[in-house]
Amino acid sequence: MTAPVVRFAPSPTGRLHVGNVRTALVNWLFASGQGGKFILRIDDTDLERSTKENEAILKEDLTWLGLTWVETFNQSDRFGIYELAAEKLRALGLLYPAYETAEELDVKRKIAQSRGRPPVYDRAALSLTAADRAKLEASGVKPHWRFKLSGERVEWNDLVRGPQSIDTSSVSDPVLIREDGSFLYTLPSVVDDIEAGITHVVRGEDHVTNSGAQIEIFLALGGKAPEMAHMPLLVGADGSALSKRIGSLSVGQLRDQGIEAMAICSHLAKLGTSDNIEPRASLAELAGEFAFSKIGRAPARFDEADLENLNAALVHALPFAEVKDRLAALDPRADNEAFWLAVRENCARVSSAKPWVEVIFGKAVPDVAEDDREFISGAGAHLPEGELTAASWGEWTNALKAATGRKGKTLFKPLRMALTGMEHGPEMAAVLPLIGRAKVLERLG
RNA sequence: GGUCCCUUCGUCUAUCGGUUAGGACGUCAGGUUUUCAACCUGAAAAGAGGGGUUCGACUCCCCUAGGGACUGCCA
Repeated sequence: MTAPVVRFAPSPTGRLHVGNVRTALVNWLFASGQGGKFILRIDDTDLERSTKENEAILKEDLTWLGLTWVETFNQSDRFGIYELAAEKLRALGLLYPAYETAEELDVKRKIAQSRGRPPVYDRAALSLTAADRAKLEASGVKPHWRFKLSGERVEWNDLVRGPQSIDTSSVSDPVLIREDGSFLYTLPSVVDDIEAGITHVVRGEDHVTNSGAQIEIFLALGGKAPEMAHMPLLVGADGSALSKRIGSLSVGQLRDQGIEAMAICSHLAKLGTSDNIEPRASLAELAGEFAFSKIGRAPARFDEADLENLNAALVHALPFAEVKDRLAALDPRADNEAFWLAVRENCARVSSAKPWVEVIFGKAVPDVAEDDREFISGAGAHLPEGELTAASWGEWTNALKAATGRKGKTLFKPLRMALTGMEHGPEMAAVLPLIGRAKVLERLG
């Protein structure tokens, strides 16, 4: 197989949410695993709703996730090229003007539905004569332009869903150009796919029906339809639809909550596939494991709680080098490998390390129960000589055990409380050297 | 309403007519750890319902129910 060329084509009309991310991720993993190319196409043909701010955030989010692209462009820069394609379709007799208003079309649809008929455009505009059109246009009515579907059954072999067919007679001729002359996404998408040499269109199954018309447009423009893969959509934890526009979780929100990029990618790459949902350290690993054949056909539930768990598991194993900068930003004293290794397994997210900085390096408030006062104040005398090491805790507690007869909880708990002011926390064996001899003695009073 | 897709433990799934229906996450229990976390071991936990076909059905067919997508001058 030649190296695939894929694209992720978001509209900058809002923030990237988990559904989008999954589509982007799958494209990226597929391309990466096959040594292919991942193109970022900004589908901003809808000038009303698209903004540069959203575009910038979108790129930031993708970059943060590691889903980098080798090429990017905006559809809004290419209207002239789409116009050429439209001309070609007109010349072929496949693009015709229609003059109904949105309201009229709406009424037509409702009537069709109430009669139990599919709400397919009746092609009334096709029977207009040149004189009719001239008259309409003279009275100031501007046409929108529809692509004339063949009415045949369009077939393709979907990489996820298997053999598919769309009966184009059951679908309305798609509007390609609005009344105001602007393009809907359909034609630009096909034009760009042809020009960029897209080999695989990988997207959500909400586009399945569109594929029928798009394949016909590919063919009409002299292109070859790419391979297609339509993935089932994600649904919420309760099984309800995770709308592509509302309510769904944005990357920004997850990021602010301390979810790691690789937690998001691991979870979304495995959810709904036959692979176990487990954290992976890199996109490369995920790419190596990716296969369309592993993707199921039923909608998968996206549960944020599962993501949190996966994130915690990932954080517990994060090497220091990967969190160094973030720890430093949390607190300069946290920029310390031994510290991270000591506390990471108590952290569900990297930022959870912060409170331990004060506990270990700062002014922890010793909390000593009345009954333990004497024991604690005498404990310092048994502290091993010299610099404290990982072995010191064991030596120290053994010495205390021998000297005081205390053992188990009554031995360890007061010490932990005195040294950290906390009942729970990381291994004392690792914490003790971090606190350091001077502070240990100080805290013991 | 129409078209298309889907339905196995709570969740993601394996099973390509014959299995004690397997794994992972989660849950619970035990172990370990001074404690929590982490870690180790173990347990509970599933074929939506109803009809067929077959010696035999989770697996094939039909119906019902439930879920999803589309049915836009959104993408």
